[in-house]
Amino acid sequence: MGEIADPARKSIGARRNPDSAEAILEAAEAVLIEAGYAGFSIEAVARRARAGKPTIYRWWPSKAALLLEVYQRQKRVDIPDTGSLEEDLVGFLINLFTHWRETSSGNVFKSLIAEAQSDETAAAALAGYAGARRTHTGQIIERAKARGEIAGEIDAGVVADLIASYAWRHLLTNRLDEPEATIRKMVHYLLRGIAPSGR
Amino acid sequence: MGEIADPARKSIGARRNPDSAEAILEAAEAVLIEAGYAGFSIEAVARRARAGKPTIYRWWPSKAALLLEVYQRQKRVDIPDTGSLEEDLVGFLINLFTHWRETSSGNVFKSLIAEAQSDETAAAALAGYAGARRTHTGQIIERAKARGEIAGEIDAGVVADLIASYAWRHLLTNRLDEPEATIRKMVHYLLRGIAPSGR
DNA sequence: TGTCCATCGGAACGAAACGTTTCGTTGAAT
DNA sequence: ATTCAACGAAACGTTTCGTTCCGATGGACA
Repeated sequence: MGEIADPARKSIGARRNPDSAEAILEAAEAVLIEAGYAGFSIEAVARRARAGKPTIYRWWPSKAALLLEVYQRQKRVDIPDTGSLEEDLVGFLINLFTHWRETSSGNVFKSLIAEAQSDETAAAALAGYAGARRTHTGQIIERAKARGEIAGEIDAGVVADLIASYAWRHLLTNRLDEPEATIRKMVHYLLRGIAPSGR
Repeated sequence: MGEIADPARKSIGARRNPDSAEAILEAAEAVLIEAGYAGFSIEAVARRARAGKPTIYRWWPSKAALLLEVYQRQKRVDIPDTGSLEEDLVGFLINLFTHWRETSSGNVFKSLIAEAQSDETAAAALAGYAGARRTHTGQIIERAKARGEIAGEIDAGVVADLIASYAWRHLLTNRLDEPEATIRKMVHYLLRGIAPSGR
């Protein structure tokens, strides 16, 4: 199946990377959407982008690097600010689950987590990204602390870790369609505790 | 590198599977320990077990099936029963993290989760296993409910899900060495809530 | 204007693992 | 003694990997 050079192609042979990188990133996302992580290979991305494999390897040293950049290009999830910690947390999780479900972000992030279990560089990249993300979740918590909705001695990092854990597991076990009532239960338990007489 | 049949081998050619399955399962675990999930291939397991690939494929239809059986053979984690929900949960998580850290179980389970992201049968197997496991965590919660340590209307499933989420994320992000104080914080927040005046 | 030269897409490479098929051997069941 | 299922070994064709060539392209610089 020898491909003949397309005479109508945009720009080749320039000194730097023009925008073929864009085509590669878009192709990577498209492959992930259509074939999932199982079908995500460098070869498939190159075919889809009509790019050469060496071009991909020149810019992204590993599959993990490509996955990470695809994920970082995604639109961010809105962080609600309703004035109520419970509403903020429930809203954030619903926004996040919806975003993960309705865009390719969920598939991309799942793939990145899976890749991190067998690729050291992916694990490192994911750890760095998770740190930044936790700061975002931490915003909700810090705001609530400023409003006095959270006891002062609470460790925001632990709370953010718990919220992120809940989100990760639902992503990894394909339970992004959890009803709002269940999410609200979880948030409510975290806010008020599960022990009796918890106000 | 043609291997000559070992004249001292145990038993071949029987009507059913004798105990070569045992050798394969042990080899699979050894490969996972020594090479990790990245180096875990059917070929590597077959070499290590001095078994033929068809023998493996005859019994385990997929890599996921082999992983799952290796994990199910592992020793179970002790479920504490101290009479205190907080101590039970903290003890369970410490036992689980220690078990995951000091045996191959952690690596095996991580690999299974990763495999489930690209293999449908692995996802199904993992879902079934997670259901059974949640019942175990649920034991702690149900006992506490019987003692009156938990309000009657609390959804034990949601609580168990949250605990499991925390464990999964720490496994997947290589944070099984979390200090007991941090784990205790998390459990305490869940029991008493993070809102002020939570008794 | 003309010569570099980095980058491009494409083709091919060897290595590895995939899942399958074939083969001769083994030993329990009949 | 014969049958027969499972065995280990070897080879198959396929796929993906990451790398190395190649001719073509077009901006940079003299």
